[in-house]
Amino acid sequence: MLFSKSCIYGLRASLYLASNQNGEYISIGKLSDKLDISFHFLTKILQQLTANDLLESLKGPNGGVRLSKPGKQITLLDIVLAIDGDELFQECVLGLPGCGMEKPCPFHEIWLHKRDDIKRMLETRSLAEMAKEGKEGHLRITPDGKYKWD
Amino acid sequence: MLFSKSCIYGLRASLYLASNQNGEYISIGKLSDKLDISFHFLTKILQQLTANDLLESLKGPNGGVRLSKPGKQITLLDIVLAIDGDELFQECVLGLPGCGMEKPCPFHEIWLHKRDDIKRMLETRSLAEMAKEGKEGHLRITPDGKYKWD
DNA sequence: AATATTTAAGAGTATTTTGTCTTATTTATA
DNA sequence: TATAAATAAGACAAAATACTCTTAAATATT
Ligand code: SF4
Ligand code: SF4
Repeated sequence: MLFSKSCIYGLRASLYLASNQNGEYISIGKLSDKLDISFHFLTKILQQLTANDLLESLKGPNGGVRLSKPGKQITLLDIVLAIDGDELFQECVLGLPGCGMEKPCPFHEIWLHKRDDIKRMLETRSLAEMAKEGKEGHLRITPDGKYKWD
Repeated sequence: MLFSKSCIYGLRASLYLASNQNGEYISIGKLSDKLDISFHFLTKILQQLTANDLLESLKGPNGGVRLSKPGKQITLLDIVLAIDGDELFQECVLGLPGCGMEKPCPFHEIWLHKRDDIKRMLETRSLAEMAKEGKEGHLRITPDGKYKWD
């Protein structure tokens, strides 16, 4: 699996937030309900995003979470790094410790640009862009495809 | 992580076998020793490869495992599929069930060719080829780089 | 035939990841 | 100020992955 479950949930929730972006906070209860993700588990994940200044949260009535900046300024890579870290882009394929150019494994040559490709792909796509495409293309971010980008 | 630990171990062991390819069996004890992988764990993994007809095994003195066909005819993808299955190439990025073209998620468009790229990369590289490059380039397949392709 | 060497198989343990539950803490609103 | 609604935090539980150990089966060599 490319991304951890946590990361996937984080991405889906972020896309939701980006698509409903108009300043107000959205409760995690609503998010977990719409996206079919366990409430408490999602809470933890979003806390990581909040800790990384990608989200803002507010307690109390009408509280919830929202993007900390315009969705255009948050990339998919931001989310991935906040949750899964950069190991996918550092440790890479054979998982040998202390990897890099100095002491490469046989995969290095062929894997390196694929890896960087993926990184660039995540880096050049903003949440806003992805959400827009999702909305316009009626693409799904829930298992059952129930969520319709309201 | 792209590949499971099991898969990584399987790949490293396969590369070793391909590089020492001259018909005789190599004991798993030697493999586990050279590659710094737990003997019993490696045994299980290689059993999967044997079950998939990628390796042949022989019990008893001078027994061990060897490639079941010339290293040129076994691809990296063969090893990966035998151990990790095709979920990486089927379920893909957001892990939504029943994925594919019919009900795509927002990642589909951007991820699909990267995914296929990776698959093709694994499909077009044989163990023989990788081992040759590893040998000639003095690349490492052990954590400490101790193994020197003898 | 006996023995030693090796893989096969399967039970068992440890660690990591994933998910749940309970108890604070904060804040808007009446 | 009291209450209700929400996140924060952390303990706990379950499941998946990674790893270990023991016993059985096969085979080459003596
Ligand atoms: S040598 Fe390169 S390709 Fe191989 S594991 Fe290290 S960083 Fe990845
Ligand atoms: S819709 Fe496409 S990209 Fe998204 S999870 Fe399914 S197969 Fe992968």
